Amino acid sequence: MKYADFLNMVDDSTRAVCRRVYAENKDTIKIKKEETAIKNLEKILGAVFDITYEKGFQAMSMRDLSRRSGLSMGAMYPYFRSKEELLGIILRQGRAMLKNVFEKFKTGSERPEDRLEKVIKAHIFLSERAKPWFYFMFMEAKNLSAGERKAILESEAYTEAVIVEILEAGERAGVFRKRRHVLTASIIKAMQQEWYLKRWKYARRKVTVDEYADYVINFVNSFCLVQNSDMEAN
Amino acid sequence: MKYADFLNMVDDSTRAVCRRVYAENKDTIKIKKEETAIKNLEKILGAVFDITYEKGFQAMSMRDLSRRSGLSMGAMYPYFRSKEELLGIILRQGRAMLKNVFEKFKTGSERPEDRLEKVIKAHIFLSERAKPWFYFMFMEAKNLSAGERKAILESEAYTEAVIVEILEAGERAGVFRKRRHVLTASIIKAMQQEWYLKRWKYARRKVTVDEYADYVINFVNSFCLVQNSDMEAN
DNA sequence: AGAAAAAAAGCGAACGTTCGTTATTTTTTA
DNA sequence: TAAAAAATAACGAACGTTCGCTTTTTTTCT
Repeated sequence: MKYADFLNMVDDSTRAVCRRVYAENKDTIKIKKEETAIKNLEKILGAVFDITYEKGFQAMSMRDLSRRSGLSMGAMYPYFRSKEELLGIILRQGRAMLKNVFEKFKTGSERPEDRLEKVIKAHIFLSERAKPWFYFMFMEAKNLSAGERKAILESEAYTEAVIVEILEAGERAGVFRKRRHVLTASIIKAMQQEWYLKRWKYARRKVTVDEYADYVINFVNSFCLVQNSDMEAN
Repeated sequence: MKYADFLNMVDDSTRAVCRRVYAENKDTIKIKKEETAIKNLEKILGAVFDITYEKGFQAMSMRDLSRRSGLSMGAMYPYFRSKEELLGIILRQGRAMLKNVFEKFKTGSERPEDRLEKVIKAHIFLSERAKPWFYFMFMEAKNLSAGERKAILESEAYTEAVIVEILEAGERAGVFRKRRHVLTASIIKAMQQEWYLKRWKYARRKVTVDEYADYVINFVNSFCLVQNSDMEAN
């Protein structure tokens, strides 16, 4: 699977995402005209990501956001009741995006090693596609209340659990080595996160997301796949 | 190398670190009595790490810090001129700690694979020993001015460059495979960071730092070491 | 089709609160 | 007793949010 293939499989344009934000926050968003609301949500979210990438959510003031989005202070508040609620909306939407894509890619009846590759790559590609969302979710989760933070942790645990399940199935099928799969899954998660947490590094090195994803798969397979020498020893 | 061995090699008790902070910030710290200053620095830094772990540096108020450290508002300011300077002191000291340990462990004339293991483990063990520092450095670097942020990026680039150098030397010696060593170094960095960024996960699973470090080495060696099957093909 | 009225969207000043910091006073230490 | 350390109150600035007013858009009426 290449990034271009992935892009053909998911509907995740910024507009589509904002449409979903609008649909799912009807009780919060006080704007009647859907197209106006969506256009302004794009401005707001874009500005949030720009500012927070540079200085973080807490350091971002509503005046910063107003200036950057081009909406006045009063024009923003029909979209969310408070700065804190804005945070919640973004994080919930980000999580839903990740979950939807993951659900789409985690199933399939092909071989374990292909499933593993597909799941790892889907995450990397989605994080490429929605970089600001992923970066924001990682760096700003600490601003949540304890209850909502728990949901974030569960989200990470869930994606790791799927990888563990694939590794276990592959071990039973004789494809993957016996390892501490829970640790392997965590390390894979770290490899995936490296891509979107260190965007500047890969941009500077002119490494494409396909190159990175293939490299990660190669790395993981070296460790996980049963080698010929293993089989010969048996 | 085990974590216990590592601990015997570095002087990094909290007191020793605070003594270095005091020594290196003589023009900022207005307290004459060294032992008093060091004791209070321990309180301040401990409180900073507690609070920022939970809510981040920007969300931490000086009143939070005062309450948590047990020092009054006025009693804190002889230690730093402003909140921003406090940030700078911590990040600089953290960087110096990392650099000192790294310098101690990166040299040696043993085989490339042993050097690689030593360097990777030293970083993981130091991050275990000084978890709050590492977590803080990662999460709060964005609060720095552009110039200081550059120093952080250079610090990460430097440690990766050492790993690249080891991998290249190992390749020349026929020990390591030909790979994109720059990407390998970055992925190793991600594995190291996983340990201290996700402290809750490993604590919950009762994974020791020695177990984690060995697992990472095994993972990396699977990918990097020339295998028997490679040599037989040649 | 155009005007007027109503609804929706947007603006910006002001509110009450909290912030980082300082100056002065008080307390502790030697 | 003097110096050092600590405490406290207050300052000016900035914050998140609200509210009344203004502008724009849509609907209704002729």
